[in-house]
Amino acid sequence: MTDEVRWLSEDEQRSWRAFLRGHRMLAEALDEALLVHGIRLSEYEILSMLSEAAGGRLRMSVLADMVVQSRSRLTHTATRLERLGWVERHSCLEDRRGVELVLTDAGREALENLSRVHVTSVRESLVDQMTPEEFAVLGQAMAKVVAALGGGTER
Amino acid sequence: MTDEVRWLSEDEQRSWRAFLRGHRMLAEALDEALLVHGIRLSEYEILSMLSEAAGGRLRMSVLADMVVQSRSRLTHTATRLERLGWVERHSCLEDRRGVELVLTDAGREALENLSRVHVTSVRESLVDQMTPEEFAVLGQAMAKVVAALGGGTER
DNA sequence: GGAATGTATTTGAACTTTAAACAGTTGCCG
DNA sequence: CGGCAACTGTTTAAAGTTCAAATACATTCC
Repeated sequence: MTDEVRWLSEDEQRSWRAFLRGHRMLAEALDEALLVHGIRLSEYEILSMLSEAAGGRLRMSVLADMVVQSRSRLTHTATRLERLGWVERHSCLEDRRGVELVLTDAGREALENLSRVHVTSVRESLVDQMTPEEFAVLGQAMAKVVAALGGGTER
Repeated sequence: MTDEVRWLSEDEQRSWRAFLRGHRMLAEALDEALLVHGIRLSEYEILSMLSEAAGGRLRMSVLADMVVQSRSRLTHTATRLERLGWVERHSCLEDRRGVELVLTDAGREALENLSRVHVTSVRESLVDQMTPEEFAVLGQAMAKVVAALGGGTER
């Protein structure tokens, strides 16, 4: 009753480790690039999602799902961004339980600069380190992971 | 002086997002699987590296580099693992600044079970979601990232 | 209509991570 | 030797994250 485990082959192990290690280093690099400008990747993502949403606004829970953060975490982070003046909370009129987070003009302006910094580091650290084909495969493979782990709006 | 940014193409953007999102979800899934057993991935990695090292022991700074964690973080985490009785600190005789972290018998035993749990979830959530070819490309691509970001012992 | 149940967000305490400062050690160079 | 720069690991305090409970509104079903 104790066995049945399918261990990883040598190659699989090597790939898995590279993935883990690579992601950690990448996350570090991306955070560092943004941190100079007073923000970190997880916060940047929030602003970025808001900027692409209609009206620059999204409901807390929808946003939480998009960036794969717990609702509680988003609450705290939103408070921080609010203090920076980049975001505002508006309670929904339709569903009065809900709260919408809205990107302010200042937030949009900040984002414009941040996105330059961010894209540049994503390129340098990730995209430009591999062939376009490799990057495409990587994206396609990870999309499968997303789908498998409940890519929808579940949590 | 403000332009010069090479934005991501539609496809690149899609891949990048899948990567981010996929990794987050994966990390969540892996943590969850281990958390049932009272530990998280970042701690598991430490035990795992120790178990593979000669004598089940490694110096703090070497280990910190291997798992891509700050020294400070490792210090705290090691204290936690020490309290669980899975690890012990021994100061090096050669270099008296140094400290070696040693896997205890209890730690090795715990690891045996944990590794089953872990491998199973890595397979389910990642490896088995894609073709072997895709996984190989992913590993190879991420290895390049590691190399680019200073795969050595730098930090 | 109102009790029971469900959903959305917040709160606050416990815990983890980060950043900066510290204390001991080593090693080199004059 | 003497001192200074560089290194290792720990400490501390602040910042961020998690977890569980609280709050507030919505919905359902008698």
